[in-house]
Amino acid sequence: MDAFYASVELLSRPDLRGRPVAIGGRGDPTRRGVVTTATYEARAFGIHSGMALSIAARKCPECVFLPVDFERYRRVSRQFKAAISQVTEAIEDRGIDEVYLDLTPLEADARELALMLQKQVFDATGLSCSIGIAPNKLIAKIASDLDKPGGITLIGRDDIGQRIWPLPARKIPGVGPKADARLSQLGISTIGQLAARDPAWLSEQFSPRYGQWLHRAAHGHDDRPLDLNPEPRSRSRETTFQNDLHPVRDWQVLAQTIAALSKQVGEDLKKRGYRGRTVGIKLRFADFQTITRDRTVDTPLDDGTSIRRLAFECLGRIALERPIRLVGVRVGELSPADESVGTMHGTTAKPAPRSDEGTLPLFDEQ
DNA sequence: TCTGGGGTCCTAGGACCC
DNA sequence: TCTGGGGTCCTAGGACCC
Repeated sequence: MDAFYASVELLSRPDLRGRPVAIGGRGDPTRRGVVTTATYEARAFGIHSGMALSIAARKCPECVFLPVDFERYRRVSRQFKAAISQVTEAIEDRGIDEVYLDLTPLEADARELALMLQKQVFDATGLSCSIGIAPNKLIAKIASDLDKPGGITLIGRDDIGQRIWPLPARKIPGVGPKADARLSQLGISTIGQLAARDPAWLSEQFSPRYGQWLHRAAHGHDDRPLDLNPEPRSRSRETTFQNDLHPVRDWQVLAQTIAALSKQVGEDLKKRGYRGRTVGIKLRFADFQTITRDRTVDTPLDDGTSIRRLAFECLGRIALERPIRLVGVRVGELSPADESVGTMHGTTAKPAPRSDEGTLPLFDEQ
C-alpha cells in the first residue's frame, strides 16, 4: 500500500490533500515520537519514516502532524486483504500494509491481474497500491518498490541484469543500514557489484550464512515458499515514557508500568489462545542503550500474574542507575493453549529444575 | 527538547549431557 | 603440567522489517 497510514488519514481529511502531512506519535511534534508515514509532499521536505517528530517539524514548519490510529489502519488493512482474496486466496500476510500473493496458478496475463488487484483494492478502500510481479518473493518485493505510488512492475528471470543489478545494494530487503555501510567500505554500492563478488569472500566479510545469502540474493535467487499461516513466536508490549524515569525516585512508576504491560500481554495471549514459556523485559536507558533479561520456565503460562512475577524477577537482575526511557514485557516460546502439556511423554517426569516460582532469586546471578 | 511499537531471525557463549 | 566431539537448551544482544 502506498504511504498507507497517511493515505488512510487523507480519506477522512480531503482538505489536507496536496499538503505535507506526517503521521506519528500523538500528532504533537513537541512530544516524543517518530514519523511513521509521510505523504509524498512531506517527503519532498526531507521528512521520512523513523525521523523524530521534532526534527520533521524543524524541516517543514507548515507540515501537518496527525496522531497514529492503529485501530483504524488495522480495519482498512483487513478490507484491502479481503478485496485481494477475491482474486486469490494464496496470501502471505506481511504486516499491516503488505502481502505476497502466489499468482502462478492463475491463467490471466500478469499485467491484467495487477490491474485487477489494484481496482479491487481501490474499490474496497479508496487507496492505491504498488505491485511487483516476479519469479520469486525477493524480486517481487524489490519490483513493487520501483514505481511508487500506483505502479505495476514486471520483472522476469532474464531482466535481472538489466533491471536489478543497477540498483543500490540497500534495495535488497535484508540489507539494512549496517550491512550497507560495510558493503560501502568494501567498495560495493550496487547489487550488480555484489553479484560479481565471490560468495566465499562475502562469507569472510560477514557471517558464512549471510555471505551466502547476499550472493544468492544479488543473483535474484530465492526459493522461499509463501507462508500462508505462520505461527506466532512472541507477544510483547512496550512503552516509551514522555519523560525519562529516575531509576530510584520513579521506581513506583516503573513497577506499575511493568505490571500493566504484563497484564496486557497476558490478555493478548489469552485472546489469541497461546501460552509461552519465556518471559522477558526490555529496558532502554536515556543514552538509548537497550538491554533485555529473560527467564524460561517449564510450564507455559498466559496469566498476567505469572508474567508479572517473572518480569519482576528479570528486573531484579538489572542495575538501575541511569534514567530509563522505555520498558517492555515480552512472552516467547509460544505454544497453542489447547495443546496438552505433555504428561504423556515424560516432560513432567524430568528432574526438578532450579527453583522456579515463588522465590525471589536475589542471589542467583553473581 | 532525537530516535515508536510490534515483530522475526541470527549469532555466540556457557551449562549440561552422552 | 592436559583436558574430545557432538548435541540441546538458555540467555543476551543485534540487525532488520513493517
